[in-house]
Amino acid sequence: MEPSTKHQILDAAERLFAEFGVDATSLRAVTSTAGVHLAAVNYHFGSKDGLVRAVFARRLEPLTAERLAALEALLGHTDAPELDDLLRALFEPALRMADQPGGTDFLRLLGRMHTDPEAFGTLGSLLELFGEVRARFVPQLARCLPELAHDELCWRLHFTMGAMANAMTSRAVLRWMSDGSAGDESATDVANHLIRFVGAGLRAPARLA
Amino acid sequence: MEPSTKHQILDAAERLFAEFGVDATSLRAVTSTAGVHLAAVNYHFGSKDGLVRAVFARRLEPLTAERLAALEALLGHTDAPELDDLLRALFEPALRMADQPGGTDFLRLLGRMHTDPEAFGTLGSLLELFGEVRARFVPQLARCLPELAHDELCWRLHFTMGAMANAMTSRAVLRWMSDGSAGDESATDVANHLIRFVGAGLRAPARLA
DNA sequence: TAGACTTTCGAACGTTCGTTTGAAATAGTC
DNA sequence: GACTATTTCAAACGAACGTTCGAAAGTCTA
Repeated sequence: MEPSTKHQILDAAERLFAEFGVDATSLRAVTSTAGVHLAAVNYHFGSKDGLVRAVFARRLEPLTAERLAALEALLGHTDAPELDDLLRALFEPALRMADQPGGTDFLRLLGRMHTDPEAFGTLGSLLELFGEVRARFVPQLARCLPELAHDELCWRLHFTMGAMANAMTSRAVLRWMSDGSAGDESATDVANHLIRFVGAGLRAPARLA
Repeated sequence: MEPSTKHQILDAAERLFAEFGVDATSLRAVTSTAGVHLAAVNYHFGSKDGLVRAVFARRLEPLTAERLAALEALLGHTDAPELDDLLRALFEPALRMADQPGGTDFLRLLGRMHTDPEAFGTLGSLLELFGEVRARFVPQLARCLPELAHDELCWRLHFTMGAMANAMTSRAVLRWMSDGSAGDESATDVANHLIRFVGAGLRAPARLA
């Protein structure tokens, strides 16, 4: 295992970034939560931006690999995967992170990034990972939904990303909306909810009757 | 018309808050953009929090009133409104703001709030406006979808809010996803896209076949 | 024009931020 | 145990932040 200081900083930063946002989280809050010295961040990561990049890289690279591997596994069985299976390949690796320690924190952070991309301009080449996922999945999704114009497909995928981001972030809002009766489901349960909702939305007729 | 200083501050703050977030926007950036003196914010709004509240109040109160009025108009025609009409009553007043000057900025700001509620803890009683909308719309939506358990309905409404927030924020991501061919639609077009997607998602069978 | 009130202005306050620096402490190698 | 490299520590830096305050400027009524 790497020296524990780096891990403790990464874990604390991930949690605080998810809870309060990157901007609103000071390095002093990170280091005091992690129980390490303030200067350790600049020593190990160079700068706050370096820390942000490290927090994302630690999870985003395996996540992208899992998504692409799940798609490859699908394409190994058939040339024409079902829509639900494509969605599962997209969602489950993300939501499965919720079962790892700190995974829910990172998912919330990822949800933040979806609606606040400008605050993460420092991520740079890490964002190309999303480009790889898009390049591989979108043609397959388009093949499952041939009656959809390209524009309409993109709009619906945009909505899909929003639904997924909301599934990741702030279950507090969900609990408020349900008066506390929903919000404790497992990652797989959430994935099933998502696939039912998003699958039907993507399959909707292209124009109102 | 009110003294123009307050309006200029509100307009500049709305735009910068939407673009960079509340935390990342300094009062110096707001006042220099608005072309007024730094101290004018504290003079007219008391504090930065007061400015945030004023930015939201200016748009949120009319928006809530329009949503509730649209629902009342529906219920005046029939006791059992259609799901699509309910969704339109919910979405159109929001997306119609996009046709007003600065409206798109506020929509982006609203989308930010959806996934970053903790950064807006200062809004206080303004958030009760959402509670009113929820209290009036959710029972009607539940009546349209009687086969859905309460938990499942809440999950799907959560996804719905995410899809709407993503429709509001950062069309840049949509343009990136579509290679520039989507993202220039009018508010009504977006509402129609949303109603098709979300309507089908909400109407999906409760369990996978 | 004189006076009362509102608004704008310049300047500074105290705080917190990310970052840097050099010394102290630790770990690893011969 | 001495030498080297790595890591941790205490302390401070300059910059940017929200806020405050008294004077200057502007506005309106009598």
